[in-house]
Amino acid sequence: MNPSCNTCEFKNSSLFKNCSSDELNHLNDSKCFNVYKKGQVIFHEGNRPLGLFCVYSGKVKVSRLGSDGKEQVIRLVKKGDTLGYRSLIENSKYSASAIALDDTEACFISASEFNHLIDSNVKVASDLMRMLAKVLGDTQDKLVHLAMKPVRERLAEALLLLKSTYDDKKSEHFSISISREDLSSIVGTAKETVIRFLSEFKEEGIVSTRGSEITILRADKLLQISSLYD
Amino acid sequence: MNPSCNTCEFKNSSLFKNCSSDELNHLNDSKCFNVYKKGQVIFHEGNRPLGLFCVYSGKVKVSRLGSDGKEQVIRLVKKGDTLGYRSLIENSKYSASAIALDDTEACFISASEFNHLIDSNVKVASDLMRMLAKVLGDTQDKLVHLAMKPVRERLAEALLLLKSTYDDKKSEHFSISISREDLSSIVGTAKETVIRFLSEFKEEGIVSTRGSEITILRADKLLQISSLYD
DNA sequence: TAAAAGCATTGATAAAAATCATTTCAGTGG
DNA sequence: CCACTGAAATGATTTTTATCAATGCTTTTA
Repeated sequence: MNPSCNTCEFKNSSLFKNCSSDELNHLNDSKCFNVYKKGQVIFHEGNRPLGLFCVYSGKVKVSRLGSDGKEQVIRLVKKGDTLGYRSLIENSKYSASAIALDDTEACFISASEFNHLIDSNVKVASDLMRMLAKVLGDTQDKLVHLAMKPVRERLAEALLLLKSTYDDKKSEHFSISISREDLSSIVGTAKETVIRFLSEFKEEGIVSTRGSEITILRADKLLQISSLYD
Repeated sequence: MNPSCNTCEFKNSSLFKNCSSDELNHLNDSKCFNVYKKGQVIFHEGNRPLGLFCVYSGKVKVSRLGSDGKEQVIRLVKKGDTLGYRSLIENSKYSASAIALDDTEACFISASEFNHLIDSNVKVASDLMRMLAKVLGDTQDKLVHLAMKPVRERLAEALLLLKSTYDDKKSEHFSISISREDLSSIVGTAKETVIRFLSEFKEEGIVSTRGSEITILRADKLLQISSLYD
């Protein structure tokens, strides 16, 4: 394993797409390849960031835990995505935790290496800025929808988010194995409430389930339900 | 009026605090001073941004309107703050509207001027990046609280936010004139629900009201209610 | 493969918040 | 100063969602 930055699958799509070959080599020498089992914590709320992660494979949730034990998922991360940059930029402790939703591989890049890179390559810095702006926009969307939409619509939206994030178009229908607990933390509601609306969707032939696996049969209907067009 | 950038009250605290005297002069020559009446729209959701705003006086809400007419406030902006940079960086349409909560003055800086500045002054660019990271963190906080806290706690938090944002410590107790509609759009709930909890707070001696003016008598109690310590 | 553990599902009930209707109050203009 | 208007406040009710409790799959493992 231990992929090289210069031949990495995400060389032309990651945050580092505008790095020179030299810069990539340097990155490659200093990076540290890590493997995480499903459920494993990649970084933990309250800790100091030592660098950032570049996800190579798998799925990650970034979430925060309330005092009452409830969890809220802030962001879903897929392969090719960068993880943990916000606290690094702000130079603050992690305000959320990153937990592998599946077996995950990620390269760790130290803070000093990263800071050096954004200081020396303006393009990387401005790509990073655009990424921040985009994630901020996404988060604002989430906030507004959470405040305005009922659970049914938010669930439809969450299923579409899972699909758009993790579908690699290998089969006709998108399937994902996700616990109802995790799904409810994405939607921002109780586990049972998610299950109930999921049952409705099943009756309407929009999704099917087998254990914790959910298959989306009618993405078009979900789009309609989510009112994402407005 | 028409304040000069070189003598501006916010010269050392704004996004432009690391500009040279020359850069400030240039900014000053190209900027455009604008006055907005209370309730006036500064920019509108869906429009293309032509530049950004640097608020000189007043109060501004950044909010989004749902299809059903409900509004959600995303951010509160005070004098010295920058406004409308996210869409500019992303080069996308405004995803929210900015509306004056009070009579407001703001300087408009054109996109080309701004882009030139962040290209030529690395410090401004990195300040901007840190600002983005901070606002992203704040928005994530909002999201998590909206998902996890009941209205009573969120109202307490919103009142504290108003105080921390707009209190210039000119009197013993902080007062603000805000419609219940606006307040409910900050909290993310219905107008009547806000009024009910506000009445509770009044009975408990935490706030007092006169018309639309709310006076915070016991910020300590609000902090306790909001559970912001955890 | 059987037992156990963990998770999904369903049901009943309670709590929280939204909505609708009405009354009261504060600011405005004649 | 008084009527008028719009917003605040309160009340009654409905809707939505959370919580608690019980049952049934499925997956793990002994």
